[in-house]
Amino acid sequence: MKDQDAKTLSNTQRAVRDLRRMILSGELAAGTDHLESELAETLGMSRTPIREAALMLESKGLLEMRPRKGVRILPVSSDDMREIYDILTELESLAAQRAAEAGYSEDELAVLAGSIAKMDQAIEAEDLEAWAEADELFHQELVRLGGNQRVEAIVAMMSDQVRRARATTLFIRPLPVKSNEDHRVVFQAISEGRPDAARERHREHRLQAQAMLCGILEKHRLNSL
Amino acid sequence: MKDQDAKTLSNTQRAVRDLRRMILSGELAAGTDHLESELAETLGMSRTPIREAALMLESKGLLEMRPRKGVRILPVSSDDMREIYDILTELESLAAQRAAEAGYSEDELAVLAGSIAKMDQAIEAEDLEAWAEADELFHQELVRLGGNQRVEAIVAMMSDQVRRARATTLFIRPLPVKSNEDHRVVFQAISEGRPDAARERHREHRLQAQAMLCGILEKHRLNSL
DNA sequence: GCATTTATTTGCGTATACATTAAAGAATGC
DNA sequence: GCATTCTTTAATGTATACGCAAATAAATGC
Repeated sequence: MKDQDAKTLSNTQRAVRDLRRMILSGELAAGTDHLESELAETLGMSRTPIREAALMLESKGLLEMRPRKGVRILPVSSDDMREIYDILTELESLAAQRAAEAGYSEDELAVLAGSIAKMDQAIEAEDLEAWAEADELFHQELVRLGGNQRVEAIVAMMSDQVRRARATTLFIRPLPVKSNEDHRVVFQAISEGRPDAARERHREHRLQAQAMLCGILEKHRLNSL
Repeated sequence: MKDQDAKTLSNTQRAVRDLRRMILSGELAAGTDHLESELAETLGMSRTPIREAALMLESKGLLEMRPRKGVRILPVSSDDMREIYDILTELESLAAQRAAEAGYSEDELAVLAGSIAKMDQAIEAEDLEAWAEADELFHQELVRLGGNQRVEAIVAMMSDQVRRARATTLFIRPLPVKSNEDHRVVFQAISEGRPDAARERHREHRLQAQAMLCGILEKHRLNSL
């Protein structure tokens, strides 16, 4: 909505949103430098909100501010992806466990179930973009159900970085059929209230995903996305 | 050093450091509000670097910027501590596992061993402050040995918040004798290269620490530190 | 020609000014 | 006396100005 855009959001918030979008879409490519004044002109505002936005994105790990060199969009190496997946594995597994402990009703698990259904449809239609979107929803919702807001925040942060790598690997990787089975198993464990199973199944799922993704990255020498 | 202070550090960096120090020391008490202009005057600089510093500390979870209400120093509830400890448990256990896998030499483990020795001495002397400091060193070094920089960053962030709670509970809790035994066991597992043991022992250690700390907080109705 | 020093440019860090707008206080009507 | 509207205050969000230091270009000496 343009209302939200101009009225309720401050320029700083707009800058955060727009810069993030431009980074994730690749419009601001990894490894490139951009002067504060350029960005300011591009987004039609002064340097002040740009600097504030950049500061926030810096602490989220998306860019780096280097005096006189401009704002540098951080590349994500395959080593970075290893680090990130290690963290996602631990924190999402915890979330899965907690979600199972919470004993959610069928209604409360509707979004999670829905995301699995969407993934199935996407595979059926071989629509990888749709699959990736639904997969992201699954993980996001899983973490939400885990009930730890800090975990949610951290995972969201890491997901921003994963997204770029995923965009590149999506069409190289095998069709994520196995992945869907994993999700279903995790879902089962959660809805039946089996914390340990939920935790362990999700953990295995993530470890496999990591091995697959990092394997591809290294094989194709994709060392900075 | 005053040299570093005025020369090499920017005002923004000074503000980050000083505000953080003031928050952790309690000089800026949890739950209190402070106008940007007040803080600016206190630290002898203009609002600009204060705002930038506040933005960074906000993303680290130490404070919150609320329009027209000023900067609010975030209190840490016992629920917050639960969340934080859940994360620390997972990420530190991972670090312990990885450290054990890495097969570090005795030299490389010297700092870790040293921190344990310091804790023993501190208990001997019943110097709780010294114990807390050494304990923090142990956990910090453990995470460093884990070799995941993002884990390091997250744990450091969380530790900032734990520190405040610890300051209050330090003199209520039982003498941390058990805690020292735990550390030694974890250290053994790491130096002998037993990843699974390192992971599990550390995990148990953290779970107990969490139960103890949150128990105290709730018992004493310390709901915002 | 190359190295070294000196100008010059330029981007950043920070102070400051100002418009905006939420909140607090005063005033008015009932 | 209470609610409502108007006024005033004051804190923020943002633009702008400017000094300083770093990087680049120019100039000088060899």
